[in-house]
Amino acid sequence: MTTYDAGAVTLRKVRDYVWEMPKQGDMRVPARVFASEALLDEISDDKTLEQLRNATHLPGITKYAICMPDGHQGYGFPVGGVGAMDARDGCISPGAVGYDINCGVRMMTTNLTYDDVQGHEQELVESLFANVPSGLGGGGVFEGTVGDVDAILEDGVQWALRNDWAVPEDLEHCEDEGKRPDADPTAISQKAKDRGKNQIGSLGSGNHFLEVQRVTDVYDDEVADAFDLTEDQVVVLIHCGSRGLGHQTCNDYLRRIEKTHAGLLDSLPDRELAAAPAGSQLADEYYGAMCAAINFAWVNRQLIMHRTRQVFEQVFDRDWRDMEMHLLYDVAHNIAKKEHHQVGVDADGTVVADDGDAVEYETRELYVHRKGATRAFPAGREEVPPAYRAVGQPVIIPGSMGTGSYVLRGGERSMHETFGSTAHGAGRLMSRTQAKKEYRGGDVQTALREHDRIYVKAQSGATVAEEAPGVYKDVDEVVRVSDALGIGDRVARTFPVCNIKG
DNA sequence: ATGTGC
Repeated sequence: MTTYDAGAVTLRKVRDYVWEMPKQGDMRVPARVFASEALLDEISDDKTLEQLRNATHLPGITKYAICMPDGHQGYGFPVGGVGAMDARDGCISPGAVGYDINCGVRMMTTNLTYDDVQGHEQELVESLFANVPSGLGGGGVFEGTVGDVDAILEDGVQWALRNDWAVPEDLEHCEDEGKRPDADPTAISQKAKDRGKNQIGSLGSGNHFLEVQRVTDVYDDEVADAFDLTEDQVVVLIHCGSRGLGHQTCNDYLRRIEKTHAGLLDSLPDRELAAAPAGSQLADEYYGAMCAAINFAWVNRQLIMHRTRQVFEQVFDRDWRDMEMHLLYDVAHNIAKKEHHQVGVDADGTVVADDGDAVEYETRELYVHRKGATRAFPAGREEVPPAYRAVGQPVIIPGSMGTGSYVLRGGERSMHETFGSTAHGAGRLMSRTQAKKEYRGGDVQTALREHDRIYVKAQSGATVAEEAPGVYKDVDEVVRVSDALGIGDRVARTFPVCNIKG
Protein backbone atom coordinates (compact mmCIF):
# COMPACT_ATOMS: atom_id res chain seq x y z
CA MET A 1 0.00 0.00 0.00
CA THR A 2 1.37 3.37 -0.99
CA THR A 3 1.16 6.01 1.73
CA TYR A 4 2.03 9.68 2.07
CA ASP A 5 3.49 10.73 5.41
CA ALA A 6 2.34 14.25 6.22
CA GLY A 7 3.67 14.35 9.78
CA ALA A 8 0.63 14.20 12.05
CA VAL A 9 -1.40 12.25 9.49
CA THR A 10 -0.64 9.48 7.04
CA LEU A 11 -2.62 9.33 3.81
CA ARG A 12 -3.36 6.10 2.00
CA LYS A 13 -3.29 6.12 -1.78
CA VAL A 14 -6.65 4.97 -3.18
CA ARG A 15 -5.61 5.36 -6.83
CA ASP A 16 -3.81 7.96 -8.92
CA TYR A 17 -4.41 11.44 -7.46
CA VAL A 18 -6.78 10.14 -4.77
CA TRP A 19 -5.55 10.00 -1.15
CA GLU A 20 -7.55 8.96 1.88
CA MET A 21 -7.22 9.98 5.52
CA PRO A 22 -8.77 6.96 7.30
CA LYS A 23 -11.60 7.48 9.79
CA GLN A 24 -10.17 7.53 13.30
CA GLY A 25 -11.28 8.67 16.76
CA ASP A 26 -14.24 11.06 16.56
CA MET A 27 -14.08 11.47 12.81
CA ARG A 28 -17.56 10.78 11.41
CA VAL A 29 -16.21 9.94 7.94
CA PRO A 30 -12.83 9.61 6.25
CA ALA A 31 -11.32 12.51 4.28
CA ARG A 32 -10.02 12.50 0.73
CA VAL A 33 -7.40 14.66 -0.92
CA PHE A 34 -7.45 14.88 -4.72
CA ALA A 35 -3.90 15.84 -5.67
CA SER A 36 -0.60 14.81 -7.22
CA GLU A 37 2.34 14.18 -4.89
CA ALA A 38 3.86 17.51 -5.92
CA LEU A 39 0.68 19.33 -4.85
CA LEU A 40 0.44 17.21 -1.68
CA ASP A 41 3.86 18.57 -0.68
CA GLU A 42 2.31 22.05 -0.70
CA ILE A 43 -1.01 21.01 0.85
CA SER A 44 0.79 19.38 3.78
CA ASP A 45 2.85 22.52 4.34
CA ASP A 46 0.21 24.39 6.39
CA LYS A 47 -2.87 23.48 8.48
CA THR A 48 -4.97 22.27 5.49
CA LEU A 49 -4.97 18.58 6.44
CA GLU A 50 -5.68 19.32 10.11
CA GLN A 51 -8.62 21.49 9.06
CA LEU A 52 -9.80 18.77 6.69
CA ARG A 53 -9.73 16.24 9.51
CA ASN A 54 -11.63 18.69 11.75
CA ALA A 55 -14.29 19.06 9.06
CA THR A 56 -15.05 15.32 9.28
CA HIS A 57 -16.48 16.02 12.77
CA LEU A 58 -19.32 18.14 11.39
CA PRO A 59 -22.79 16.55 11.90
CA GLY A 60 -24.25 14.88 8.85
CA ILE A 61 -21.09 15.10 6.74
CA THR A 62 -21.65 12.58 3.99
CA LYS A 63 -19.21 10.13 2.38
CA TYR A 64 -15.98 12.06 3.09
CA ALA A 65 -14.55 15.56 3.53
CA ILE A 66 -12.82 16.68 0.36
CA CYS A 67 -9.69 18.68 -0.38
CA MET A 68 -9.08 19.83 -3.96
CA PRO A 69 -5.64 19.97 -5.64
CA ASP A 70 -5.38 23.71 -4.92
CA GLY A 71 -6.27 23.35 -1.22
CA HIS A 72 -4.75 25.55 1.46
CA GLN A 73 -5.69 26.60 4.96
CA GLY A 74 -8.58 28.97 5.52
CA TYR A 75 -10.88 30.12 8.33
CA GLY A 76 -11.69 26.80 10.06
CA PHE A 77 -12.29 24.88 6.83
CA PRO A 78 -9.77 24.59 3.98
CA VAL A 79 -9.98 26.82 0.93
CA GLY A 80 -10.34 24.21 -1.80
CA GLY A 81 -12.60 22.20 0.52
CA VAL A 82 -15.94 20.51 -0.20
CA GLY A 83 -18.24 19.21 2.52
CA ALA A 84 -21.70 17.75 1.81
CA MET A 85 -23.85 17.76 4.94
CA ASP A 86 -27.24 16.08 5.13
CA ALA A 87 -29.96 18.74 4.78
CA ARG A 88 -32.28 16.81 7.08
CA ASP A 89 -30.10 15.92 10.07
CA GLY A 90 -26.73 17.51 9.26
CA CYS A 91 -25.67 21.14 9.51
CA ILE A 92 -24.66 24.27 7.68
CA SER A 93 -21.42 26.08 8.56
CA PRO A 94 -20.53 29.66 7.51
CA GLY A 95 -16.82 28.88 7.84
CA ALA A 96 -17.24 26.13 5.23
CA VAL A 97 -18.66 28.69 2.79
CA GLY A 98 -16.12 31.43 3.44
CA TYR A 99 -16.18 35.08 4.40
CA ASP A 100 -16.56 36.23 0.81
CA ILE A 101 -19.93 34.67 -0.02
CA ASN A 102 -20.14 33.92 -3.77
CA CYS A 103 -16.69 35.08 -4.52
CA GLY A 104 -16.52 33.81 -8.09
CA VAL A 105 -15.61 34.45 -11.69
CA ARG A 106 -17.36 35.15 -14.95
CA MET A 107 -15.96 35.11 -18.45
CA MET A 108 -17.22 37.24 -21.32
CA THR A 109 -16.27 36.29 -24.87
CA THR A 110 -15.79 38.72 -27.80
CA ASN A 111 -15.23 38.43 -31.55
CA LEU A 112 -12.04 40.48 -31.29
CA THR A 113 -8.65 38.86 -31.86
CA TYR A 114 -5.36 39.70 -30.17
CA ASP A 115 -4.39 41.62 -33.33
CA ASP A 116 -7.40 43.93 -32.86
CA VAL A 117 -6.31 44.80 -29.33
CA GLN A 118 -2.53 45.12 -29.74
CA GLY A 119 -1.53 48.78 -29.72
CA HIS A 120 -4.62 49.65 -27.63
CA GLU A 121 -3.51 47.96 -24.40
CA GLN A 122 -2.44 51.14 -22.62
CA GLU A 123 -5.67 52.97 -23.49
CA LEU A 124 -7.74 49.92 -22.58
CA VAL A 125 -6.13 49.35 -19.21
CA GLU A 126 -6.37 53.06 -18.32
CA SER A 127 -10.00 53.25 -19.36
CA LEU A 128 -10.95 50.07 -17.50
CA PHE A 129 -9.15 51.32 -14.40
CA ALA A 130 -10.92 54.69 -14.61
CA ASN A 131 -14.38 53.18 -15.11
CA VAL A 132 -14.43 50.04 -12.96
CA PRO A 133 -14.13 50.91 -9.25
CA SER A 134 -11.52 48.89 -7.36
CA GLY A 135 -9.71 48.85 -4.06
CA LEU A 136 -10.84 48.82 -0.45
CA GLY A 137 -13.86 50.80 0.73
CA GLY A 138 -16.81 52.32 -1.08
CA GLY A 139 -17.59 53.45 -4.59
CA GLY A 140 -19.41 51.28 -7.14
CA VAL A 141 -20.62 51.80 -10.70
CA PHE A 142 -24.11 52.17 -9.15
CA GLU A 143 -24.65 54.02 -5.89
CA GLY A 144 -27.85 52.70 -4.38
CA THR A 145 -30.11 53.04 -1.36
CA VAL A 146 -30.84 50.30 1.14
CA GLY A 147 -34.08 49.83 -0.85
CA ASP A 148 -32.04 49.08 -3.97
CA VAL A 149 -29.91 46.65 -1.97
CA ASP A 150 -33.08 44.87 -0.80
CA ALA A 151 -34.25 44.49 -4.41
CA ILE A 152 -30.82 43.18 -5.47
CA LEU A 153 -30.75 40.69 -2.59
CA GLU A 154 -34.22 39.43 -3.53
CA ASP A 155 -33.99 39.34 -7.33
CA GLY A 156 -30.31 39.07 -8.27
CA VAL A 157 -29.55 39.65 -11.93
CA GLN A 158 -33.27 40.17 -12.66
CA TRP A 159 -32.83 43.50 -10.85
CA ALA A 160 -29.96 44.29 -13.25
CA LEU A 161 -32.17 43.42 -16.22
CA ARG A 162 -34.95 45.75 -14.99
CA ASN A 163 -32.44 48.56 -14.61
CA ASP A 164 -30.72 48.19 -17.99
CA TRP A 165 -27.54 46.67 -16.57
CA ALA A 166 -28.18 43.35 -18.30
CA VAL A 167 -29.75 41.77 -21.37
CA PRO A 168 -31.88 38.60 -21.17
CA GLU A 169 -29.12 36.35 -22.55
CA ASP A 170 -26.91 37.30 -19.56
CA LEU A 171 -29.35 35.54 -17.24
CA GLU A 172 -29.35 32.40 -19.37
CA HIS A 173 -25.56 32.17 -18.98
CA CYS A 174 -25.32 32.53 -15.23
CA GLU A 175 -25.51 29.75 -12.63
CA ASP A 176 -29.17 29.62 -11.42
CA GLU A 177 -29.94 32.38 -13.97
CA GLY A 178 -28.40 34.83 -11.52
CA LYS A 179 -31.06 34.37 -8.84
CA ARG A 180 -31.19 32.09 -5.82
CA PRO A 181 -34.91 31.60 -5.15
CA ASP A 182 -34.30 30.90 -1.44
CA ALA A 183 -32.85 34.37 -0.84
CA ASP A 184 -34.23 36.14 2.23
CA PRO A 185 -33.24 39.84 2.32
CA THR A 186 -34.78 40.23 5.79
CA ALA A 187 -32.07 37.86 7.10
CA ILE A 188 -29.34 40.35 6.11
CA SER A 189 -28.47 42.89 8.81
CA GLN A 190 -28.94 46.63 8.36
CA LYS A 191 -25.19 47.02 8.88
CA ALA A 192 -24.43 44.62 6.02
CA LYS A 193 -26.87 46.44 3.72
CA ASP A 194 -25.28 49.78 4.62
CA ARG A 195 -21.86 48.40 3.74
CA GLY A 196 -23.22 47.07 0.44
CA LYS A 197 -25.13 50.09 -0.84
CA ASN A 198 -22.12 51.97 -2.21
CA GLN A 199 -20.20 48.88 -3.35
CA ILE A 200 -22.57 47.72 -6.10
CA GLY A 201 -20.34 47.10 -9.11
CA SER A 202 -16.89 47.21 -7.53
CA LEU A 203 -13.95 44.81 -7.70
CA GLY A 204 -12.57 45.17 -4.19
CA SER A 205 -9.01 44.24 -3.32
CA GLY A 206 -6.74 41.25 -2.72
CA ASN A 207 -6.83 38.65 -5.46
CA HIS A 208 -9.84 40.22 -7.17
CA PHE A 209 -9.30 41.56 -10.66
CA LEU A 210 -10.63 42.26 -14.11
CA GLU A 211 -8.48 40.87 -16.89
CA VAL A 212 -8.57 41.13 -20.67
CA GLN A 213 -7.13 37.88 -22.00
CA ARG A 214 -6.42 36.07 -25.25
CA VAL A 215 -7.11 32.39 -25.86
CA THR A 216 -3.75 30.66 -26.43
CA ASP A 217 -4.71 26.97 -26.49
CA VAL A 218 -7.78 24.94 -27.30
CA TYR A 219 -7.70 21.35 -26.04
CA ASP A 220 -11.17 20.17 -27.02
CA ASP A 221 -12.53 21.54 -30.29
CA GLU A 222 -16.09 20.25 -29.86
CA VAL A 223 -16.57 21.70 -26.38
CA ALA A 224 -14.71 24.92 -27.24
CA ASP A 225 -17.13 25.32 -30.13
CA ALA A 226 -20.11 24.94 -27.80
CA PHE A 227 -18.52 27.57 -25.51
CA ASP A 228 -17.75 29.83 -28.52
CA LEU A 229 -14.02 29.85 -27.78
CA THR A 230 -11.33 29.95 -30.48
CA GLU A 231 -7.58 30.44 -30.50
CA ASP A 232 -6.40 34.08 -30.49
CA GLN A 233 -9.83 35.31 -29.38
CA VAL A 234 -10.03 38.12 -26.81
CA VAL A 235 -12.05 37.37 -23.66
CA VAL A 236 -12.64 39.19 -20.36
CA LEU A 237 -12.41 37.54 -16.94
CA ILE A 238 -13.96 39.15 -13.85
CA HIS A 239 -13.10 37.83 -10.39
CA CYS A 240 -14.80 39.37 -7.34
CA GLY A 241 -17.36 38.66 -4.65
CA SER A 242 -19.94 40.19 -2.32
CA ARG A 243 -17.60 42.81 -0.80
CA GLY A 244 -18.41 44.19 2.67
CA LEU A 245 -22.00 42.89 2.55
CA GLY A 246 -20.98 39.24 2.33
CA HIS A 247 -18.19 39.68 4.87
CA GLN A 248 -20.55 41.31 7.36
CA THR A 249 -23.15 38.57 6.80
CA CYS A 250 -20.64 35.80 7.47
CA ASN A 251 -19.48 37.55 10.60
CA ASP A 252 -23.05 38.23 11.85
CA TYR A 253 -24.02 34.55 11.54
CA LEU A 254 -20.81 33.15 12.97
CA ARG A 255 -21.40 35.18 16.15
CA ARG A 256 -25.09 34.24 16.37
CA ILE A 257 -24.44 30.54 15.72
CA GLU A 258 -21.63 30.42 18.30
CA LYS A 259 -24.07 31.73 20.93
CA THR A 260 -27.21 29.84 19.98
CA HIS A 261 -25.60 26.48 19.23
CA ALA A 262 -22.86 26.48 21.87
CA GLY A 263 -23.44 22.79 22.60
CA LEU A 264 -22.72 21.75 19.04
CA LEU A 265 -19.75 24.12 19.00
CA ASP A 266 -18.27 22.44 22.09
CA SER A 267 -18.39 19.09 20.30
CA LEU A 268 -16.26 20.40 17.42
CA PRO A 269 -12.45 20.48 17.39
CA ASP A 270 -12.29 24.11 16.17
CA ARG A 271 -14.49 27.09 17.08
CA GLU A 272 -14.10 28.37 13.54
CA LEU A 273 -16.26 25.47 12.31
CA ALA A 274 -19.32 26.81 14.17
CA ALA A 275 -22.40 25.28 12.54
CA ALA A 276 -26.19 25.48 12.77
CA PRO A 277 -28.06 22.15 12.89
CA ALA A 278 -30.21 21.41 9.85
CA GLY A 279 -33.82 22.27 10.59
CA SER A 280 -32.95 24.93 13.20
CA GLN A 281 -34.22 28.47 12.71
CA LEU A 282 -30.69 29.78 12.44
CA ALA A 283 -29.78 27.24 9.73
CA ASP A 284 -32.72 28.46 7.65
CA GLU A 285 -31.92 32.11 8.36
CA TYR A 286 -28.25 31.73 7.44
CA TYR A 287 -29.21 29.84 4.28
CA GLY A 288 -31.63 32.63 3.30
CA ALA A 289 -29.05 35.31 4.06
CA MET A 290 -26.29 33.48 2.20
CA CYS A 291 -28.54 33.05 -0.86
CA ALA A 292 -29.30 36.80 -0.74
CA ALA A 293 -25.57 37.61 -0.54
CA ILE A 294 -25.04 35.26 -3.51
CA ASN A 295 -27.51 37.39 -5.49
CA PHE A 296 -25.63 40.54 -4.47
CA ALA A 297 -22.33 39.11 -5.76
CA TRP A 298 -23.91 38.11 -9.06
CA VAL A 299 -25.23 41.64 -9.53
CA ASN A 300 -21.79 42.96 -8.63
CA ARG A 301 -20.13 40.95 -11.40
CA GLN A 302 -22.97 41.77 -13.81
CA LEU A 303 -22.55 45.53 -13.38
CA ILE A 304 -18.79 45.28 -13.80
CA MET A 305 -19.26 43.23 -16.97
CA HIS A 306 -21.78 45.66 -18.43
CA ARG A 307 -19.51 48.62 -17.63
CA THR A 308 -16.69 46.73 -19.40
CA ARG A 309 -18.87 46.53 -22.52
CA GLN A 310 -19.21 50.32 -22.38
CA VAL A 311 -15.44 50.75 -22.01
CA PHE A 312 -14.82 48.54 -25.06
CA GLU A 313 -17.37 50.62 -27.02
CA GLN A 314 -15.40 53.74 -26.18
CA VAL A 315 -11.96 52.32 -26.91
CA PHE A 316 -12.84 50.45 -30.11
CA ASP A 317 -15.61 52.84 -31.26
CA ARG A 318 -18.08 50.03 -31.94
CA ASP A 319 -21.31 48.79 -30.40
CA TRP A 320 -20.72 46.00 -27.87
CA ARG A 321 -23.21 43.81 -29.74
CA ASP A 322 -21.07 44.13 -32.88
CA MET A 323 -18.11 42.93 -30.82
CA GLU A 324 -20.32 40.01 -29.67
CA MET A 325 -19.48 40.56 -26.01
CA HIS A 326 -21.49 37.66 -24.57
CA LEU A 327 -21.37 36.16 -21.11
CA LEU A 328 -19.91 32.64 -21.38
CA TYR A 329 -20.72 31.71 -17.78
CA ASP A 330 -20.54 32.85 -14.18
CA VAL A 331 -19.41 30.38 -11.52
CA ALA A 332 -19.43 30.67 -7.74
CA HIS A 333 -16.32 29.67 -5.80
CA ASN A 334 -17.66 30.20 -2.23
CA ILE A 335 -21.14 28.86 -1.72
CA ALA A 336 -23.35 26.27 0.00
CA LYS A 337 -26.30 24.88 -1.89
CA LYS A 338 -29.03 22.38 -1.26
CA GLU A 339 -28.54 19.78 -3.97
CA HIS A 340 -29.70 16.23 -4.57
CA HIS A 341 -26.92 13.66 -4.93
CA GLN A 342 -26.81 9.92 -5.34
CA VAL A 343 -24.77 8.16 -2.68
CA GLY A 344 -23.80 4.52 -2.39
CA VAL A 345 -24.98 2.69 0.74
CA ASP A 346 -24.07 -0.66 2.30
CA ALA A 347 -26.51 -3.38 3.44
CA ASP A 348 -27.24 -1.38 6.65
CA GLY A 349 -28.12 1.76 4.67
CA THR A 350 -24.91 3.52 5.77
CA VAL A 351 -23.28 5.75 3.16
CA VAL A 352 -19.99 4.28 1.89
CA ALA A 353 -16.93 6.27 0.87
CA ASP A 354 -16.15 4.12 -2.13
CA ASP A 355 -18.86 3.44 -4.70
CA GLY A 356 -17.29 0.00 -5.19
CA ASP A 357 -18.56 -0.97 -1.71
CA ALA A 358 -22.16 0.08 -2.40
CA VAL A 359 -24.97 -2.46 -2.54
CA GLU A 360 -27.39 0.18 -3.79
CA TYR A 361 -27.77 3.91 -4.34
CA GLU A 362 -29.97 6.46 -2.61
CA THR A 363 -30.69 10.10 -3.38
CA ARG A 364 -30.03 12.50 -0.52
CA GLU A 365 -30.62 16.22 -0.15
CA LEU A 366 -27.35 17.78 0.98
CA TYR A 367 -25.98 21.17 1.89
CA VAL A 368 -23.01 21.04 -0.49
CA HIS A 369 -20.44 23.50 0.87
CA ARG A 370 -17.90 24.54 -1.77
CA LYS A 371 -15.29 26.85 -0.32
CA GLY A 372 -12.72 27.72 -2.94
CA ALA A 373 -14.20 25.03 -5.16
CA THR A 374 -16.28 25.16 -8.33
CA ARG A 375 -19.43 23.30 -9.23
CA ALA A 376 -18.50 21.08 -12.19
CA PHE A 377 -21.71 19.36 -13.28
CA PRO A 378 -21.34 17.10 -16.31
CA ALA A 379 -23.47 16.82 -19.41
CA GLY A 380 -27.10 15.99 -18.78
CA ARG A 381 -27.66 17.59 -15.36
CA GLU A 382 -30.76 19.77 -15.42
CA GLU A 383 -28.97 22.57 -13.51
CA VAL A 384 -26.65 23.08 -16.52
CA PRO A 385 -28.16 25.73 -18.84
CA PRO A 386 -29.65 24.41 -22.10
CA ALA A 387 -26.82 25.95 -24.16
CA TYR A 388 -24.26 23.71 -22.41
CA ARG A 389 -26.30 20.72 -21.29
CA ALA A 390 -24.98 18.46 -24.05
CA VAL A 391 -21.31 19.04 -23.11
CA GLY A 392 -21.28 19.91 -19.39
CA GLN A 393 -21.13 23.23 -17.58
CA PRO A 394 -18.27 25.67 -18.18
CA VAL A 395 -15.83 25.79 -15.25
CA ILE A 396 -13.60 28.85 -15.06
CA ILE A 397 -10.31 28.60 -13.15
CA PRO A 398 -8.29 31.81 -12.83
CA GLY A 399 -4.53 31.66 -12.53
CA SER A 400 -2.26 34.51 -11.50
CA MET A 401 -1.86 37.73 -13.50
CA GLY A 402 1.29 36.36 -15.12
CA THR A 403 0.23 32.83 -15.99
CA GLY A 404 -3.24 32.85 -17.47
CA SER A 405 -6.38 30.91 -16.72
CA TYR A 406 -8.35 27.87 -17.83
CA VAL A 407 -11.81 27.02 -19.05
CA LEU A 408 -12.86 23.45 -18.26
CA ARG A 409 -16.12 21.57 -18.52
CA GLY A 410 -17.77 19.57 -15.80
CA GLY A 411 -16.33 16.03 -15.96
CA GLU A 412 -18.18 12.72 -16.01
CA ARG A 413 -16.58 11.55 -12.73
CA SER A 414 -17.40 14.65 -10.68
CA MET A 415 -20.78 13.41 -9.41
CA HIS A 416 -19.22 10.19 -8.07
CA GLU A 417 -15.99 11.61 -6.68
CA THR A 418 -16.56 15.18 -5.48
CA PHE A 419 -20.29 15.96 -5.29
CA GLY A 420 -20.01 17.59 -8.71
CA SER A 421 -17.05 19.85 -7.92
CA THR A 422 -13.52 20.68 -8.99
CA ALA A 423 -10.74 23.16 -8.12
CA HIS A 424 -11.05 26.94 -8.27
CA GLY A 425 -7.61 28.41 -8.85
CA ALA A 426 -3.91 28.22 -8.34
CA GLY A 427 -3.89 28.64 -4.57
CA ARG A 428 -1.33 30.71 -2.66
CA LEU A 429 2.18 29.47 -1.99
CA MET A 430 3.16 32.20 0.48
CA SER A 431 1.44 34.66 2.78
CA ARG A 432 0.75 38.25 1.78
CA THR A 433 3.30 39.42 4.34
CA GLN A 434 5.95 37.13 2.90
CA ALA A 435 5.06 38.25 -0.65
CA LYS A 436 5.67 41.90 0.25
CA LYS A 437 9.15 40.98 1.48
CA GLU A 438 9.94 39.07 -1.70
CA TYR A 439 8.55 41.47 -4.31
CA ARG A 440 8.14 45.16 -5.12
CA GLY A 441 4.97 46.08 -7.02
CA GLY A 442 6.69 48.39 -9.50
CA ASP A 443 9.28 45.76 -10.41
CA VAL A 444 6.60 43.11 -10.93
CA GLN A 445 4.64 45.47 -13.20
CA THR A 446 7.70 46.34 -15.30
CA ALA A 447 8.73 42.70 -15.66
CA LEU A 448 5.25 41.66 -16.78
CA ARG A 449 5.11 44.48 -19.32
CA GLU A 450 8.59 43.90 -20.75
CA HIS A 451 8.70 40.12 -20.76
CA ASP A 452 5.09 39.19 -21.37
CA ARG A 453 3.37 42.31 -22.78
CA ILE A 454 0.91 42.21 -19.87
CA TYR A 455 -0.38 45.64 -18.82
CA VAL A 456 -1.19 45.81 -15.10
CA LYS A 457 -2.71 48.78 -13.28
CA ALA A 458 -3.58 48.68 -9.59
CA GLN A 459 -4.71 51.05 -6.82
CA SER A 460 -1.87 49.91 -4.64
CA GLY A 461 1.68 48.72 -5.37
CA ALA A 462 1.44 46.48 -2.31
CA THR A 463 -1.45 44.58 -3.95
CA VAL A 464 0.69 43.91 -7.04
CA ALA A 465 3.47 42.52 -4.82
CA GLU A 466 0.98 40.39 -2.86
CA GLU A 467 -0.41 39.02 -6.12
CA ALA A 468 2.90 38.52 -7.98
CA PRO A 469 2.81 35.38 -10.17
CA GLY A 470 5.46 33.76 -7.96
CA VAL A 471 3.21 33.67 -4.89
CA TYR A 472 0.85 31.19 -6.57
CA LYS A 473 0.97 27.46 -7.10
CA ASP A 474 1.25 26.08 -10.60
CA VAL A 475 -2.26 26.39 -12.07
CA ASP A 476 -1.22 24.04 -14.92
CA GLU A 477 -0.60 21.27 -12.38
CA VAL A 478 -3.91 21.91 -10.58
CA VAL A 479 -5.82 21.70 -13.87
CA ARG A 480 -3.82 18.69 -15.06
CA VAL A 481 -4.94 16.78 -11.95
CA SER A 482 -8.59 17.84 -12.39
CA ASP A 483 -8.46 16.66 -16.00
CA ALA A 484 -6.75 13.37 -15.13
CA LEU A 485 -9.36 12.66 -12.44
CA GLY A 486 -12.18 13.32 -14.92
CA ILE A 487 -13.90 15.81 -12.57
CA GLY A 488 -13.20 18.87 -14.76
CA ASP A 489 -11.84 18.48 -18.30
CA ARG A 490 -9.52 21.02 -19.95
CA VAL A 491 -11.16 22.95 -22.78
CA ALA A 492 -9.03 26.07 -23.33
CA ARG A 493 -6.26 28.16 -21.82
CA THR A 494 -5.96 31.95 -21.80
CA PHE A 495 -3.10 34.41 -21.24
CA PRO A 496 -3.39 37.93 -19.77
CA VAL A 497 -3.34 41.10 -21.92
CA CYS A 498 -4.50 43.80 -19.45
CA ASN A 499 -5.20 43.44 -15.74
CA ILE A 500 -6.75 45.90 -13.29
CA LYS A 501 -7.01 45.27 -9.58
CA GLY A 502 -7.32 46.89 -6.16
C1' DA B 1 -11.57 38.16 1.50
C1' DT B 2 -12.51 42.61 4.83
C1' DG B 3 -14.20 50.20 6.65
C1' DT B 4 -6.79 44.49 7.11
C1' DG B 5 -7.44 43.00 15.35
C1' DC B 6 -11.24 41.89 19.28
